[in-house]
Amino acid sequence: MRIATWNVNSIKQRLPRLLPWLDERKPDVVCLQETKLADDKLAELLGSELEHRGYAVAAHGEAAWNGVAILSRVGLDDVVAGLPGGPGFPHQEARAVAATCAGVRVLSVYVPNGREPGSEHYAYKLAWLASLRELLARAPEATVVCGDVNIAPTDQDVFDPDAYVGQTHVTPPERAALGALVEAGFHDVVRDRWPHERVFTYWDYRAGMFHQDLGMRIDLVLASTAVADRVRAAWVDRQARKGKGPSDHAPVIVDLDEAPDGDIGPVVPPPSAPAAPRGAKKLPQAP
DNA sequence: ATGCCTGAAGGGTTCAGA
Repeated sequence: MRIATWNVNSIKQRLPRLLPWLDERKPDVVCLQETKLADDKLAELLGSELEHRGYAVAAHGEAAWNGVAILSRVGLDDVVAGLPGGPGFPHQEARAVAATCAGVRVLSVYVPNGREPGSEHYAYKLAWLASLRELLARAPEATVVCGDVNIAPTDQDVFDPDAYVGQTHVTPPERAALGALVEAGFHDVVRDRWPHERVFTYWDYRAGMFHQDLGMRIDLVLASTAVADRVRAAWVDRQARKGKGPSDHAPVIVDLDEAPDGDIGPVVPPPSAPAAPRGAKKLPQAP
């Protein structure tokens, strides 16, 4: 199963890139962020385009800002829009949607930006992450959180850490809030696969930042152990950031092995197989 | 010039993004 996540920065503007990308990469499940479109308008805009490609849609959007969605061609059940009981600003924004796809609980999230450390927007960001943490504590064993977390997990995930001192996305409280998700048993599968590589998912539109590869890694796939153990490939689709009319974010693509079949009993590794650290079991796979 | 692009709303400019 191929799962992808992409902050498209307006699904309306990105349609000429999104549809060919679906046809080329053929993801089974796609988590979208910053759709910037109300649900009825989204259905009107691309409902038939998705339907004829076999995708069901769980959209949770609003006009102008935010907006998330899950596209799936492997089932889309138990859809929940928003973070139940989560914080608002002051009203709840369209920043999360969840669905079960082929036995995996999938969340598409767009974490608040935070704007300025110490601001009310920043407090909202931290509260939102705490609410997500609470939700994940009750999540099914096979769960994956995909999306724009608006946090660079470490200085390795920023082109120049000095350029971001004192700014959002890198502050200790934000990183601690993200770390709490990891402590809850969720694995950053791209970093696990590429532990020492320069990997970014976002590049500012301005000043040729993408051309110079001056970016940040803020779009993550966080997989529960049951899902992380199935990861066969995890990479950033930089091609989608190139050319005419791109989003400022690139998609992240993760391929999973089939789920273990409970009917054939527990899967036991051969006695000769040493226990390898996660991410070291296979060679990295480039697109 | 921490607003060098881009998008949206609403109006002929402003706000937001990270």
